[in-house]
Amino acid sequence: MKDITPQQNKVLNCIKVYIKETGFPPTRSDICKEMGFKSPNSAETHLRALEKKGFISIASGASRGILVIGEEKELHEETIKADNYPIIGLVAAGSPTLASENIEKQVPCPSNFFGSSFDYFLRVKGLSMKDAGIMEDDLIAVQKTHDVKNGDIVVARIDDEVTVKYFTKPSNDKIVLEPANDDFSDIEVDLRSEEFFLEGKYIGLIREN
Amino acid sequence: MKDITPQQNKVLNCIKVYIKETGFPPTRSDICKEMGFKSPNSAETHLRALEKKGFISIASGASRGILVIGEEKELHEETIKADNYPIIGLVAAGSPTLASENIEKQVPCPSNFFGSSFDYFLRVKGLSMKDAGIMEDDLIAVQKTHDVKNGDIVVARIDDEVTVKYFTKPSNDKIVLEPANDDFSDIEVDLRSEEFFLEGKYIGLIREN
DNA sequence: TATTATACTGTATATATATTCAGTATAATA
DNA sequence: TATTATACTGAATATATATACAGTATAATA
Repeated sequence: MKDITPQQNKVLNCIKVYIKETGFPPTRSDICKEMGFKSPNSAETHLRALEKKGFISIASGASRGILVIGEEKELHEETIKADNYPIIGLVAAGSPTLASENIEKQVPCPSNFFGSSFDYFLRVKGLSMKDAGIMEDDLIAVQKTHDVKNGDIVVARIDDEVTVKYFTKPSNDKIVLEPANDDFSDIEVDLRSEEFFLEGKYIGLIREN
Repeated sequence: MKDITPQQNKVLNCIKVYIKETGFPPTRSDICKEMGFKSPNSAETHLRALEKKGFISIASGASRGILVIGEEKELHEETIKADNYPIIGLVAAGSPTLASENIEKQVPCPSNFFGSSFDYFLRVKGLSMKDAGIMEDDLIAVQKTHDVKNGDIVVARIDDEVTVKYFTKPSNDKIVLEPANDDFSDIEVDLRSEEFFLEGKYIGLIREN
């Protein structure tokens, strides 16, 4: 790719802007309007120069047949698809997990960042999962699901309290939530008498500092 | 946005494909070729229907003046700028950290993901920083810098061995690297006699499962 | 010094393209 | 039942557009 002249760069930029604004490439005439040229041939010669230098390709005969080459890929940067995921902060007792009052902020993150898909980040309170490497203020990626296996780390709600623990279901009407910290004790839930809601499954973790 | 008919959907899709492949929208005639129509008016009526239903807008008079509305932005999805960061896996003795032999793979990640900028991910070996919540196989984001303070977690190289530890510099010619695990001992480096290289500073952490 | 690249104006034209008009036919809706 | 939407063919046309040709001028290169 040879050197571009300042004027050619202006034309190239004007093409990019035109495409961004309208969704399709400009005609020679459009370029003249944007650049202030009075002859369509001014645009034509610039286009041919840009084609020769490899910045664009021109589809012969086609109107607006300008294709900008290597668009956007400066160095190693690229654009990727990302979703905005909410960070659930302090989970107030009684309020639904994803209610807007609980959303600390939204962060963009590639949706396949942790292999499995996930639905939100939960900011961890306390050190009950310390030995699993989950520390206070960590963000854990949570997938909303009820499909959990023994040994999975889950986000569960018991009596309006949200907690992160290892999951085991030793019998049909009993669930045990085990912490990863000797200072805490197991939580045993009797499904016949206690309210239990499985918010989701731990998928991955981010620590910001 | 009203319901789209199967045939209109085909036409819309054919427009999207055409744009993706050529970089500019199709003419009525192009659509006919793609769809097998024998009259340009077949394309025209479909375009007008799609416009009426809000799927596209048509620039009057302009050739190829088709703009696909709401392209790609399903729900809350957006495209963001991201860099590809290398994951440094097994760091072979004697080889420079960022040599290609050590790069496990490249992963896209927003460059401001951890607040501070960083340069690569290092896959953690061993459990010497367990109590700091850094577990085996975690990815730590590392910023290449020599500007570290006492108490920072750093990536250092001593005699061709790479290690992650708490950093303290009690005197001018002495550095102490402290693990976060009682099973490991402090590493004391005498700068007068031992080789010490500071690879960088711990910025953040990602755990993939 | 001749040549080539850059940077334009101005005119001309073949053709690429949007767009209208005239039909045919089917299915859904009022 | 009349109307509207869908789904086409076929022909006609104004104009949008690419593109060639004829010039002018300056700066860089061989």
